[in-house]
This record gives sequence, C-alpha cells and structure tokens, in this order.
Amino acid sequence: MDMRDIAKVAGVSSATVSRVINGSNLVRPATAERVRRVIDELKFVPNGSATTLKYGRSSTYGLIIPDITNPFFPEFIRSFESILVEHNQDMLMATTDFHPSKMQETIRRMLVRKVDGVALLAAEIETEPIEALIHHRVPLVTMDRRLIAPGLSDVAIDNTSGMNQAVEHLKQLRHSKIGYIGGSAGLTISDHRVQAFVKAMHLAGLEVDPAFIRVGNYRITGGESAMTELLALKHRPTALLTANDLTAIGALRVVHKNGLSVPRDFSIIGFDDIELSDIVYPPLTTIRLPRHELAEVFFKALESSGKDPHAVGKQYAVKTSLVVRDSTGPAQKGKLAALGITGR
Amino acid sequence: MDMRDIAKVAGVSSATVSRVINGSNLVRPATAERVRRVIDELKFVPNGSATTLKYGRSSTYGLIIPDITNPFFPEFIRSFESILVEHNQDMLMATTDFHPSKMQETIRRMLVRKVDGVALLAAEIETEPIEALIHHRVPLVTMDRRLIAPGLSDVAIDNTSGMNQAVEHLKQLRHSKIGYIGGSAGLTISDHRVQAFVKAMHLAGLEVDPAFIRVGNYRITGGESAMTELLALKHRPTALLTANDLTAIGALRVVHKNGLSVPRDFSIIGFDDIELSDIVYPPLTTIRLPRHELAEVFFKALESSGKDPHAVGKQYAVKTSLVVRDSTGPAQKGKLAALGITGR
DNA sequence: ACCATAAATGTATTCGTATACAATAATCAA
DNA sequence: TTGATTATTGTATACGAATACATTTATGGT
Repeated sequence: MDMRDIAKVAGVSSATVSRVINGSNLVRPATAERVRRVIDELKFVPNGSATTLKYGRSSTYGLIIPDITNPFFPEFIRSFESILVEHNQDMLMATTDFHPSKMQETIRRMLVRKVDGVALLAAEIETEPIEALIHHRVPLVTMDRRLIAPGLSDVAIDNTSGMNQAVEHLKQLRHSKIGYIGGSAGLTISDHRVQAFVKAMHLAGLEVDPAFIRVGNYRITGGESAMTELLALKHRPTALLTANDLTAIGALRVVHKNGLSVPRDFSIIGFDDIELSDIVYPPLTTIRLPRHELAEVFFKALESSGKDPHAVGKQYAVKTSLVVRDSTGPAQKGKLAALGITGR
Repeated sequence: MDMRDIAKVAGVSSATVSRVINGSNLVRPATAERVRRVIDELKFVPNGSATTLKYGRSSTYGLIIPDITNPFFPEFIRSFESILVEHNQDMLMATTDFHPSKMQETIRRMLVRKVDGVALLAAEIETEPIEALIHHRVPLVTMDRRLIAPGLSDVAIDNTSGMNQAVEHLKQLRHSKIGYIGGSAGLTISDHRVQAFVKAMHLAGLEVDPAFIRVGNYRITGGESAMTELLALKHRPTALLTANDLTAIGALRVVHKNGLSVPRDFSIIGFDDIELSDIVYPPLTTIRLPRHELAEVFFKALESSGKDPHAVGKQYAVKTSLVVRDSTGPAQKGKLAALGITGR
C-alpha cells in the first residue's frame, strides 16, 4: 500500500496525500481531513526508505560506543535516545568492543544507511575509519579527541575542573601521597585525564610520585590489578583517583580483600558518577560527568554540523565536578591529623 | 555518486556493477575485478535506502526494551547486536521507559523503517501496538508472554527450572520461611515468575505465607521498599527470592542498613545473574538467565518468522539455573540446625 | 457577468538499486 | 566455417515519496 492507494480512495492525487502527511498548508482543510481519515482507516504508514532516497537524509544518527556493558554508556544512551526521539530522529547503535575491524564494519553500515551524522564515543586509535566518514561528508562528533576539522566536531571533557576539586578535597583531608589509576593506554581520552590529574597535583602544590600512577582498562579488572600493584609497594599512597568509576570499584574491592577499610585506611575517588557508584559500599566520592548534558551537547553538535557539512566543526566542552560521598576520609597519620580536618 | 558513475568509469553497465556488488556469478572474473577496483578507487558505498525500497527488506531488526539502565539489557544487547552484525543486519533500538505512548511512537518508527522484525523485551500491558506490527506483517518475537499467533513468536523464560533449584537449595540450608519480592504488577513476566516460585515451594513441600510475597519494580528501589516492609513484620522470613538481581541488591542494602548480615541473618537469591551480582558484597546467589542464549533464540525466532510471515510463530524457551555464591547460608535456628546442613 | 488573482489540486519526474528481458559475445561440435 | 549453445553484458523499468511545474477551481473586484 502506498500513497497512490490512499489517493485513489480519498479521491485525490498522490501529491495531495504527500502534502497532507507533511503538513503542507496548501491543502484545503476539508480535503486534508478526508485524506487523514483514509490514512487512519487503512492504517497507512509511509515507506521511510523512499523518503530517504528522495531526500538524501535518513533522519538517523549513528552512535558508536566501545562497550555497552560499561554502565556509563547506557546512561548516556538513555538521554541521547530520548533527545533523538524528541527530534524525530532514529538511532543506529553499534559497539566496537575495541576492535578496529568492528569499527571499520560499523562505519560502513552507517554510510550505507546514509546516517545524518555519527556520534563517536569510542576513542579508538585508528583515524582511517574516521576519514571515511569525513570523505563521505557525514558530520562526525567525537569525544575528547580535541581535534576539529571540516565536518568534524569534538566534545571535550573538562577533566580539569573536577580533578582540581578532587585533589583539593583530598588535600584538605591531609592526603599528600595520591595515586592515580588511568584508562587504557593509547587513548587520547586517557592521556587528557592523567594530564589533568598531574596538573591538579601541581596546582595544589603536591608532588606526583610516578610509581603511584598506573594504567587500567576502564573496567573493574583494570582497577583490581593496578590496585594490587599499588598495595604491593613498600611506600604506598593514602588516596587514589581513577579514570572512571569501574576502575575505582575494582580498586575498592582489592582494598577490602586485603582487609583494609575505605575510607579509614584508604581514600578512593572515581570518575563519571554512574548510578552504581552510589550503590557500592561505601558509596563512592566521584567526579561527576553529567551524562544528560553530554548527550545534549552531542546532539547540538550533530545538528549544527548537519546544517553546513562543509564548515569546520566546533570544539565543545562539558564541565565535571566533584560529588563527595563516603569513600574519602582523613589521611591516616595519627589522631592529630584526623582531628585537624574536622573543623574545615 | 551511484552505480552508474562506477559503471561509466569501469566501462560497463550499471547492471554489471550491481551484480559485482551482490556477488552474482554471472560476471566474468576479469570484469568483476575491474569493477571492484573502480569501487575501491572511488570509495563507492551503495545507497541502502534504494536497496530497501527495491527489495522491501531493510536488513534491520528492531529491538524494544523498557529500560537500558537495567544492566540485564545491555548484557543482552551486546550479544544480540553481535549476532545481528554477523548476519549483516542492523539494529534499531528503542527504549519505552514503561510509557505506553513511547511504545506507540517506537513501533511507528519501526514500521516506517520497514524493519524485518521486532524483538520486544518490553512486556507492556498494551496489546494495541503489538497488533499494529502484526497487521503490517512484521514478524514479532516477545519475551515471556506465552502467546503465539501468525507472525508472533514467543521466548518463554523457564523460571521453573531455576526456581526449583533455588528453593531446594534454601531448603537444604534449613530455610522454610521463604519470601519473594516480585516484579512490577500487571506484567505477564512478573506473574509467571511468582507462580514459578509458588510452585517450587509446593514441590519442596514448603508453605507459602502470603505476607511474605511482595511486589517490586525490577529496580533497586523496589527491592528496598519491599524489604523494608518484610523486615517490619513481627514474624519474618529467613530467606528471600526476588524477581531480578536489582531487586535482590535493593533488599541486600536494606538488610545491611538494619545492621543485619547476609547470609548470617538472612539469605537472598537474585534472578538474572547480571555482572553486578558478582560484584556486590556479598556476591549474590542468583538464578542465571543466560543472556547470550536468549539473544540467540530471539534471533533464530526472528529469522524463522521472517521466512514465512504468515505462518504461526513458535514457542521457544530458555532454561534457567541456580548459581550459588555467598548470599545464601544456613538458616538461623541455633547451632544444631546450622551444623546439620554442613554434612549435606 | 467577467477577468485577474490566489488557492487548491494534479501530472510527471527524480532519487539509486535490482532484475526481467533483450542483446551480444564467446565456445564448441561437426 | 557455421550454427547451436552458453556465458556475459546491456536496456528498461519498478520500488514509493516529494516536488517543480502545469492545470484547474475558487475568490474578489468591477
């Protein structure tokens, strides 16, 4: 069943049916009403592929993420999808599982589907698949690559704001030996985050011990092994920042497994503020990366690029901020120090 | 750029290009090679909407879930998506957030996009939107509605197997006062699950106290409030089964908050075996619903319905089984009882 | 009533791919 | 070499919606 069938029944031409469906104002209200009635009657649904073919736009945005199992992403997706639906766009989601070949495949699918833009939250090392998108004039918005070009925008995570607050928070709790467990090596997003940590330490006038800086994988397992290493040190940190909450949770588990207590023996700060961070014991102090705002910025960036695909994209930023819960406490240095901070 | 352009450059007709792309065997190898080279050279990507328009099939399956924030779903999606990709299908995902109006909207999008089938994991009460799919001959596969019809298949969760094991496990630990916190009221999936619990209790020869059966919402909050009620009872259960792991985790939190210990004072069993259940403290004993297998069955059901959309769908089933971890232990009845089970 | 103008509707074509059918080229037996 | 046969390639058209342009109908002023 197509518009012509509707037209026949309603006694009009297919052009009129099309106009009614698209809310054109050059149809007599009575005619429009009649057509609409037939559409309802016959439960007609227009064929989107025909529209896409004619128009060149598919009303679909692609979303590429590395790992849907990391709770950060579902929380992002929820917001992103609801914004898309509000704007009559569909979402074509794909997971890379950190495999460059999957990324390749994925981007091809997006090109075939003629997506109107791609939100790339999978910060892979590869630039080749990205170039394919640019080449085909598909607006692309990346996360924290800090690189813009024609058709390529970027949303930076302003790690600095949150990291500074976090380090300052720990300093006030009399911590000075602060460690950091980062994300996977080789990702720009990981680099930016450690750098923000180091800068925050300097800003606070604290020294960074290179032995206290470890690499993780954005998953619980990474936090666990890095924390195991840290605890094996003869000279240990008393507090820890992490590249994300899962890493922090992994660290937390290892601390507990070693019979130590958080925050009494060790303070831990996460990053992201996923729902889970309020559920673990103790609830995590963490640096909040507002998911809904992130989704909004991504959407705005995509829309804006879509209007003029030849223009150079924009650099956006999303601020982060500290959320204090129960995984941070005064440094263990005897009672004096512990009492000292209470008044602060 | 379209196939005609490729054809021109390669010195062939557009039909030949189409044949090469679709791997037809009636193109001379030398010609095919030449065409392929031009395609690569010009980085040509065919327009999927034209193919969909011509073919009537979009190579896309729709997936509708209630809440992507519940970790069960991302874990399912991961498997489902990877199976789809293997079979050259795309995934159009939508979340209903339990809103019937969103469901309506969502199904319309799926119809417009001409999806080849819909996997419906959002067990809503509404049947109207479902009828829309059936009417448009879109194969539909639901979860645990236990209803089949032309074009409508169903994947039942065999709660019985897991529930029986769980109740038996508790019985062997000398529990007899066993409670249950269910899912949201009004969903068939919730009904089936309580019923399986009640049957398992009877099978084990245990009595079901109606006051011990509560309703939740498949989220942590539901587990919390139901557990709060249960603890307020003068006569309390000593063990608890739940409709899913989040519910169990909510219950766990309330138990802890009341200064009680799991499993010493209270045994808790979850349902699903999400990754989280191994991470909380103590790791949850739970009834495992194998996600990957579920995804495989859904895919198989969709494929099979797609071949003959007029045929009556099939009833599939996925078994569940108990995974014993640390949230279950002997019933508190004095040392005798506790010792008694050790030998078992 | 008549013409100018505006409003409403219709006709024909386009988007890019796949394929039925038509045409040509290659192969082979005699 | 010729005709039959098969392998390969080409031509024309359909899929369904949107729209430029053409046509018809309504409206208003005189």
